[in-house]
Amino acid sequence: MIENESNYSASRYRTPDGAPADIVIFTIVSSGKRTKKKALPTRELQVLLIQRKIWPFEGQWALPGGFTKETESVYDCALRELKEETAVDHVKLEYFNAYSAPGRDPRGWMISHAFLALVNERQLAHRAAAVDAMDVRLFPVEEALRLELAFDHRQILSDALQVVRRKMMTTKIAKEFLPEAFTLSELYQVIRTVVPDYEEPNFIRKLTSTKSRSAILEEVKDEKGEPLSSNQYSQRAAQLYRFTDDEPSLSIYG
Amino acid sequence: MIENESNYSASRYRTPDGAPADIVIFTIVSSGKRTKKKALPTRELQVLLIQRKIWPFEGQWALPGGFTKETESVYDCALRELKEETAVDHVKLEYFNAYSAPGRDPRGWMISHAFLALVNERQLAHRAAAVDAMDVRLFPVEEALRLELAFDHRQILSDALQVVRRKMMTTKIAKEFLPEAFTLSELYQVIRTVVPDYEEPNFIRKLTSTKSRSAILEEVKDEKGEPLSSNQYSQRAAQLYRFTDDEPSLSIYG
DNA sequence: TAAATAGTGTCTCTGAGACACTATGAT
DNA sequence: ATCATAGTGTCTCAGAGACACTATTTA
Repeated sequence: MIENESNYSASRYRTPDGAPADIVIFTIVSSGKRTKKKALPTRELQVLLIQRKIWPFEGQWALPGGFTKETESVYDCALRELKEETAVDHVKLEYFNAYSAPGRDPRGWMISHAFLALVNERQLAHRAAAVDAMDVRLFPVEEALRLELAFDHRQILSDALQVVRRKMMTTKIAKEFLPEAFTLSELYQVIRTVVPDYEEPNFIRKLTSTKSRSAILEEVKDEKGEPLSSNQYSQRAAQLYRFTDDEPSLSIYG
Repeated sequence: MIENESNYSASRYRTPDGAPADIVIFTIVSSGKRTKKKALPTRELQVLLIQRKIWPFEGQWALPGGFTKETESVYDCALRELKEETAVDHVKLEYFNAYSAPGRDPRGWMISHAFLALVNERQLAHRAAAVDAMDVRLFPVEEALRLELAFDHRQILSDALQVVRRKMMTTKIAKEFLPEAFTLSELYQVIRTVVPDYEEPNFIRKLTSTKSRSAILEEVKDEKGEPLSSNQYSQRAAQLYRFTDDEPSLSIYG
C-alpha cells in the first residue's frame, strides 16, 4: 500500500522533467471615449499572452511562465517570471490549480502550476511599451479563449476566468482593478466587466443602504472630515469610497 | 526573458525528484452516548494519518500519499493512493494547494500536491478494521495538529482545515458527512463540529423560514407526498431534509 | 409526569426591491 | 436649457432576530 513511500529511491523511479509555473495576468483596459470629454470609459477584461518563438507550439500564443528552479518555491518562480516578463512586481499571486495530464507537454513529463494575478492597467503601462518587440500582448479574454493557445493553456485560462469571476463576487479583489478611492459607478463597471451576468439596477442604493456597505466600503473623507468626491467621469461629482479591511464572511446558512 | 522556455532541454536542467500527492481525509466520528438510548451523538472531526516505518521521519505520523506516475495526473494519483490505502472510492477529491519550499523533503526536490476529501465515517468502516496492522489511524484534528507530523504535513493539514471550514459555510459539503436524508439538528451539529465558532440558536427557524431553505434544502417525502421524519435521535420525530441540487451563489455585494 | 428534542407564535425592525423623482455641474 | 451621471423618497413586503411558548414521544 505505502510501498512508494517506504521504498522510495529517487534513482529508481521516473521523475518529472520539470515543474513550470504559468501565470494568468488579468487586467482591465479602459478606453475613454474620445467623443465627449466626460464619459464613463469602456472597460474590457484582458489577459497577457506571449507568442512562442520555438518548438513546441512555435508561433502560437501562450501564457507567460517558466520553469521552477530547485532553489525556489513555485510561488517564487511565478513571482520571478512575472517580474522578468512583465516588470510587474508587488502583486498578489494566487495559486489556483495544477495541470498534470500525461502528454500535456511534448517536451516531457511536466506538471504545471497555474497562478493568476490581477493587475491594474497602470502597472502594465511601461510593459506595454516593449510589447511589440517582445511578442507580448494583451488580448481581450473572449478573444484569447478563441485562439489556439499552446499546451493546455486555453483550459488554464478558462479555469482562471472562472476563479476570478467567483472571487469578484465573493471577495474584494475588485480593488486590484481600481484606484485607492473610487466611485460606486466605477466599482459597478469593474464588476460587470468581469462578471457580465451581474446586473443590479439599484447598485448604488444597495451599497449605500447600510448593511452591505458598512461591511465592505467606507466613504473617503479629507482631513476635515469632509466627504471627498470626484467628477472625473461625470458632471455631477460622485462620492469616493475605499474598501475596508474587513474580510466579509459569507454563508449559505444565513 | 523567456529563455527558459525558448531553450529548454530536459537534460540540461535539474529536474524535480518527484511529485507526490498528499491526501487529507477528514471524517466526522460520532460516538453515541451509551447512557441513554436516544441522544444526539457527540461528533468530532478527525483526520486519517499513517505512521511512517522508514526514513525519513521514521516512526512519525504523516498524511497518506504517494508518488505520481508518469502515466497519471496528480488527481488520479491521489485517487489511487486513497483507494489503495483506505479502500475509499467514489470520493470528491479537491485539490487545494502545492507545497514546494526548497528542502521540505530530505529525499530531494519534491513538489507535493495536496488534496482533501471528506468521507463519511461509514465509508471508513472496513478500513478501520485493518487500522492496527497498517499503522493507520484516525486522529482528532486538534490532536493531530499538536503532533510532530512528517515533512510539512502539519502546515498542509492546517491549510486543509481552513479550506474545509470555509467550504462548510459556503457550500453544501456538509452533505459528505451526512446521510442522504437528515434532520436539521444533525446538519447543525455537523456544521458546528467543523466550524466551532458558528453559533446560531435559531438554526431551525432560520432554515425553515423560506429563503435560505428553499435554495438549499428540501423536505423529504414518501411516495404519497407525506413528509418523512426520523426519531432516531429524539423523542419527538424530526422532519428529514435533503440538499437540493442548486448551487447557492454568494456575493458580498448583495 | 419528567425528560429530551422539535418546532412555532409573535413581535419588532432592518433592509431588499422597484422605480420615479430630484440634484449637480459642464457645455 | 440640456445632458449625463449621481443619488434619494417612498412604498411595500420578506425575512432576520429574539425568546418564550407549545408539541411529541419515550422512559
